[in-house]
Amino acid sequence: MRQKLENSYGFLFESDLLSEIAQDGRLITIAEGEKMLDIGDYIKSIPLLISGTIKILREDKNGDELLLYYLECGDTCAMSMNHGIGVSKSEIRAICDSDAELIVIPIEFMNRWLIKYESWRKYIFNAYQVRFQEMLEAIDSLAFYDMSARIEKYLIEKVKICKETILNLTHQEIANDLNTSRVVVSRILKKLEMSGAIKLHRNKIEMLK
Amino acid sequence: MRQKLENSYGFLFESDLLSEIAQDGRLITIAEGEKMLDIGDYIKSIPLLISGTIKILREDKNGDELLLYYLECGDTCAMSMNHGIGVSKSEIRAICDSDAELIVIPIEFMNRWLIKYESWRKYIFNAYQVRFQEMLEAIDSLAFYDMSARIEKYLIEKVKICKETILNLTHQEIANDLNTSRVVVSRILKKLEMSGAIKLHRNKIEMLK
DNA sequence: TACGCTGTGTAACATAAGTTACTGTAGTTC
DNA sequence: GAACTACAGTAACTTATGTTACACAGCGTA
Repeated sequence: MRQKLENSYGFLFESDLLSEIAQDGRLITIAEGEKMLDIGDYIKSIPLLISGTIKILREDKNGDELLLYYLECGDTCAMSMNHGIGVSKSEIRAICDSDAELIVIPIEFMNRWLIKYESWRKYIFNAYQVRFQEMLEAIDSLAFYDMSARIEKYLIEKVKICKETILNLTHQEIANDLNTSRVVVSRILKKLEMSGAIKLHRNKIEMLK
Repeated sequence: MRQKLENSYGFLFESDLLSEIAQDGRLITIAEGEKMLDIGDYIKSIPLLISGTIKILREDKNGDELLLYYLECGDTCAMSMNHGIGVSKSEIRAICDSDAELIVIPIEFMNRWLIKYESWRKYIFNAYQVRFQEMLEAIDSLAFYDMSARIEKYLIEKVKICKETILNLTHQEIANDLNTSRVVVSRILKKLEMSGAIKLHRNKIEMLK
């Protein structure tokens, strides 16, 4: 665990803090598709992602979902950071998108380390900034882009996350993440294929440019 | 200034911190309609709102706007809280919605007070949580609500902010805040009037229930 | 009073997106 | 190979929203 921590966070945290994390944190692995946190769950720990990706989703009362953003190595969950005394309830759902390893730290260390370690303060505030930025991008997409642009953005993001240009995705999955219908996604993807941006296969989308 | 600070923040901060704020902060007043911060501006200070309301807006490259949320007495701007060394650029626009008074604090105190004062840490983290929550609500509106529901929500929010049931609003202003067109707003407001929820006047909307 | 400006009402139309329904096809299982 | 299932393609239609155009009303001012 110490080694993995060094690899992912060694350049971020001073060595005393790394030792504390190694001592008080717990390394866990999560399989693709597993639900890590649901809306309404109590948040009792802070995750530090070591490998894999986590999808952060929002859901409305009818069960419709919307992808907000992904977490990757080096990221943590901003919703977990309400450090105060009170445990707080999650407003989002976190689903493992590809097998992941992460270190979970009981929430009570949050405040202690904020006082003690400059690097922890920097890390936590930076995490807030990054999440904030991603929320703004989600809002931009919804408010200012049409569905075609949203799908293109989604695919580009996915390439970045997967580090592959052939994406293993069904039209239905895209529809779920963007809160639209499969037919709409198929229609728009077909147009993108016509324009030469992508090539469609069964269960796969090949990005061409 | 010390008195105003006491009234609005006395129950939040310990007295040493209140003294520091009184010493290093500057009380300023802003008139309705004045722009406080624009997209791309450098953020060099933290505002603590004493009175009045501030609108926080997002804009896209075509100049289309969207209202994100309001700031009121006791609030601060989450975007200002990127405390690190680097000055950061604003992602949002802040416009004074009703004459406001606020205390501005140079950004360098941010970090110092985080170490020194438990109440400051609590306040800042709480501010992040509240802003996060409001961003999620903005996303919910865009992703899951139709325009009619968005307008109703907008009006209800406005009543809460203005503390009046007769709102001084033109249809065009609503359209701007929701990034839609005046005609659409007029059409939906007329339906709401038919349903008995509101009564329309020139430059005014009367909320009935 | 006449003029002009801003705000509102409304019709008619255009477009984007959601819905329903049906087809075909690749891959899996028996 | 037959049967089944999930996935994708597409047409036809509905609905929500955006656009254009124009009429008229309220209100201030020349």
